[in-house]
Parts: sequence; C-alpha cells; structure tokens
Amino acid sequence: MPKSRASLRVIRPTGARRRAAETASPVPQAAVPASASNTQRIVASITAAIVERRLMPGTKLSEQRIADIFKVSRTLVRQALNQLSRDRLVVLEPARGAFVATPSVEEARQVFEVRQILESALTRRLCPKITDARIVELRRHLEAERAAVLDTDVAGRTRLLADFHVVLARMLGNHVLAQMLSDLLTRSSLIALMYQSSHSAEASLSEHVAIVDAFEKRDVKAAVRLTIEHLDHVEQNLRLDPHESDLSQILKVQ
Amino acid sequence: MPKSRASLRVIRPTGARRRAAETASPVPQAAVPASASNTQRIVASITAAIVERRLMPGTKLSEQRIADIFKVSRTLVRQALNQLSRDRLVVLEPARGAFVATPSVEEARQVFEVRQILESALTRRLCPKITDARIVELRRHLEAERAAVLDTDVAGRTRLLADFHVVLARMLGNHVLAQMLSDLLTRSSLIALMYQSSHSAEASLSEHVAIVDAFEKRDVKAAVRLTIEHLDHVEQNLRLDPHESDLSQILKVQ
DNA sequence: TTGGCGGGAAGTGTATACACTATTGCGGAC
DNA sequence: GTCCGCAATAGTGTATACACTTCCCGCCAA
Repeated sequence: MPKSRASLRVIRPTGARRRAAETASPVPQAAVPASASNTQRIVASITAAIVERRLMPGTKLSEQRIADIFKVSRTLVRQALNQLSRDRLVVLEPARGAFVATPSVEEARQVFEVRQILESALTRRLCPKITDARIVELRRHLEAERAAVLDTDVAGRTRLLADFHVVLARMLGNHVLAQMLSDLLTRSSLIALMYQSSHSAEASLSEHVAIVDAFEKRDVKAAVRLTIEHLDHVEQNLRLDPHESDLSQILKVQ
Repeated sequence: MPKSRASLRVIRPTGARRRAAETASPVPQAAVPASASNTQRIVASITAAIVERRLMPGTKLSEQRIADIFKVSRTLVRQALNQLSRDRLVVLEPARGAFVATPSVEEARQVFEVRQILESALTRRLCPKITDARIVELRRHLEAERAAVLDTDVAGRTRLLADFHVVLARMLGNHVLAQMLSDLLTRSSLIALMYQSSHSAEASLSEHVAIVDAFEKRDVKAAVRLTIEHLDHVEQNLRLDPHESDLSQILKVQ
C-alpha cells in the first residue's frame, strides 16, 4: 500500500544513533542547555517556539513531522508532547493528536490570580532580607531588559521581561515556588500571545525598575503594592473582557 | 545465572492485546475513574501506593516488573513514570531507573511554605463569598473525616484529611490554584510519610472543624489565622530539624 | 443539491526488538 | 586479603512494527 508518509520517513542506517548535542538544534533559540537529554531538547524547542510566537495557538503538532525535524523516533516526540501537556502548553486529544493550547479567558484570569498570590507573597518575604549583591544582580537584569527593549528584539524582550519574575523567585531560595512561578510565566506568555492588545514593553520595564527601587529601600509595603499593580497592569493589557471566546467575533466578521 | 526476574516475567501470546478496564486493578484503592486511560490508571495506582505507604521512599520501580503487574508494555509504564517524576513523587536517574522520591528536609520546608502562601490566600478570598450550601458540603466532608478517624482507616483518613484542602481550593473556582494545591498535597503526603513523628489525625480534624466554623461566621481574619496555624501544626509534627539525612542515623544504629 | 455511506489515507496507541549502560560477581595479580 | 579488571546480565534508551481510530473524499440515492 503506497503511503505518502513514506516520503516523510527518513531511512537511517540502524547503527546511526547520535547522542545529544551532536547536531545543532533546528531553530536558533536561547538557553537550551547542551547537556539536556534528547527529550528535553525537544520540549525546550517547542516551548521556545510557542513563547516566541513561531507556533500559534491551535496549531496541530504532528508526531511524525516533529520526529523528522529532530531526526528522532516518535517515541521521544511523544514523551516531549506529554511533558508539554502537563505544562499546559499543549493539549492532547486522544487519537486525534497534540495541539498548541488555546487557554480560555477564564484560565487566563486564574493564572494571573495565582501569580498575584505567589508573587505578592514572594515580594513580601524577599524584600526584608535581600542583600545588596542581589540588588546589583537585579539591576544588571534590568539593563539587559532595557537593551532588548531598545533593540526591538521581540523574542529576547519577552523572555527577559518574564525572567525578571523568575529571578526574584530564585532569590527567595524556594525552588518549589520558583518552579511553579516559572511554569505560570510560560503559560502567561502563551496567554499574552492570544489576548494581548497593546503591550508596552517600556511600561513593564519601568515597573520592574520601580519594584527594584523599592527593594533597595527595603520598603516592603511599596514593593508589594508595586508588584500587585504591575500584575494588574499586565492583565489589563489583555483583552479579557469583551469576548468570552474569540469565536463570536470571528463568526461576526465573516 | 538464574535470576529472580525470570520468575516474574510472564510470557504472553503476542496477539493478546487487552483494552483498559478488562482486568481489575492489582490493588484496592479509592477514586480511580474507570474511564481513565491505561497510563492514567498506572499513575493513579502508583500515586495511591505511595501516599498510602505501600511503597516506601527510595524503592526502585523497575519498568518491566510494573509492566508485568499491569499487563501492559514498558511503553506505558515509562509514560506513567515520566508523569510521576513531574509530580516529584518519583525521581528518574538516567540509565539507572525510577525510584520513589525521598524529598529532602529543605524541599519539605519549601512545600509547606508554598502551601501556606496559597492556602492563606485561598481562605482570604473564599471566606467572604462562601455560600451556605458550601458550608453544608464542608460539614459533610468533616463527617467523612471523622468516620475515617474513628475507624482507624489509615489510608482513607490520610486521603480525606488532604482532600479537605483540595475541596476548599475547588470551591474558589480557580482550577489552576486547585491543581497546584492538589500536587502540593500529594507531595505533602510523601513528606509526611518520611518525616512524620507523631501525627494526630484528631488534631487535624478538629482544626478543620475550627476553620469551617470561622467560614460559617464569615470571620475572614480568624479563618486565615486558623489556616496558617493549622499548616504550622502539621509542619511542626514533622521531624524536620534534627537530621539532615536519615543516613547518618541509620548508619549509627548499625 | 444534499445527506448518508463506504473506503482508504493519515496519524495516534501500544507492543516489541534491539542497542547501550550500569552493576555485580568472579578470578587473578599484587 | 584486598583491589582491580573483565565478562555476564539485568535493565534502561530508542527505534520500529503493527493495530486501531479518525478524518476526508467521492459516490450514490433521495
């Protein structure tokens, strides 16, 4: 039986196993530790592609196609997709395949609610005990953000603006919290990608600066307030109110 | 060399594919939705086994043995173990295998810190807007807890005491928060299993009752205070201070 | 023209085969 | 007696084979 799939299949000599890091990753991207396992590299690549808007929500992720791209078997791709589905970046529909997630407005709100809970608590706990060295580190991060904003380096900018929050989480020394927040920020990126109306990177940057200023003065109250306001602003820049689902608008237009 | 594994291996006819729900699950346990996928059933079984102390921390989870037990291939077992490792119930050591996690004291503290952050915020938000019907539902849950405590049904008791917190999270209507808290509670069970010195189920139950009482009076301040205290008590019942690692003590004894 | 009904292609779900790694036990050298 | 290497083996890592489901397209009948 002639399968068109045959054209996709690349026959490799059986002995041609290759170890991680032997070949360059198929897309240029930031921060993929070369030591990671094969599966992790795929997860990182797809995650980056989603966050950097190269993969749009709803896109079907065919196992065989991804396997061909990364030159691995479907086994590893499935592992990666499973992980991504636990991160809520991908939804798996049984016997139908994997799709880039399309978080609902409700889910978006919930993610931001949890972020506010976690990040305000984080600020409240971190501010009193932050060291000067850490302040310097934060200032350096802000410089990198500024450079990316000026360069209009969209992908890097998005990542750095999100990383600011993760850096704070790591400074508290609570890995569990840092990991959770990191997951939420990735989801936030996907949400922003779907609902963002008018994101001003400059505004986020200046709010980050204000938060660090408050940290430097060890002004807990101000730091917490600024954190909460910052997240409110980010959420308000999303079009979460008008349409419950894009569908109504889309149908109206057509 | 004759290996014990030979006796474990069950040779099956190649065509003997079987679908989910054909065979009863190998151990009796609560709340495994029969509709779940094969992989999910394995995850649920192992999770239950860990939480209910049938699998001790550090136990090696051999893929083939589990596959034989569930009468599936290693493929599905690997998927399950991968999921469990993301839940931090299992650690995967490359080329060595999967082991029931042995959370460190540090990790235990961090889990409880995050729980306090999430649960105090949860109480603060839920208390003002809880309905009478919900209070009734909570009372019913407390009754179930009481029954389990009186019955000395250890497995059910553990599960119900943890479920109380999940029920609260679900009442807030924030699925993201509920899911996170649910994960943390599973981890807490494993932590309790490792470090618990003198758990008094009665004490936890009466604290739950006190929290619901505060909810009924819509006394936000008291509810939050009681929530924080409750978590403090649970954490204090763990032996998190004296020994960094059990190893030193174990070796001293011998 | 439309709606239902095959049939086949495309793609997922699971099992199995094979490659490779880590471990363990034994034998020999020091 | 202890330590080192080495070979056997149990067990993980990845690829592939095959079963099964879904989807799409064309055909036929109303």
